[in-house]
Amino acid sequence: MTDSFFERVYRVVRRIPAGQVASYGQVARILGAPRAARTVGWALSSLPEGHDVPWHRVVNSRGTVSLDARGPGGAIQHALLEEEGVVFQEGRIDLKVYGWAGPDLAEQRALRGEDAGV
DNA sequence: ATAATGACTGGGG
DNA sequence: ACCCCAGCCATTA
Repeated sequence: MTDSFFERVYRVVRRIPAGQVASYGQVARILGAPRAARTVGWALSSLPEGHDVPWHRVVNSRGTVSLDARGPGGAIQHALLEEEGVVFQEGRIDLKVYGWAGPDLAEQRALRGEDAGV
């Protein structure tokens, strides 16, 4: 299906502005599935080639990179975020400062795939 | 349909 | 504040 849960995850992540971050749980929550944080992470691990999803803007609830920080993935994510102006302190991001506020209500409905009652 | 997987999360020690 | 444990969920084999 072209509108799988994964697709919806990508749609939400694409809304995260540069310089800000969201947690896996937050994305899941926006999609109406507050307990599907792990699935969100899995969706990002399954990103197809040539995508335009800013996956690096998604971190865990502690404000740290979930990918092995010493591995290539973690280093890349860390670098991409800093390029956008996100500051790391002791290896973690202050979500109060860089945390994405999230889409407004109307947009949330759209992201969940609900119609505005056409 | 059952079982296993994975870039999570919150609570307890 | 940090580490560990058990629960949760969509997708795949």
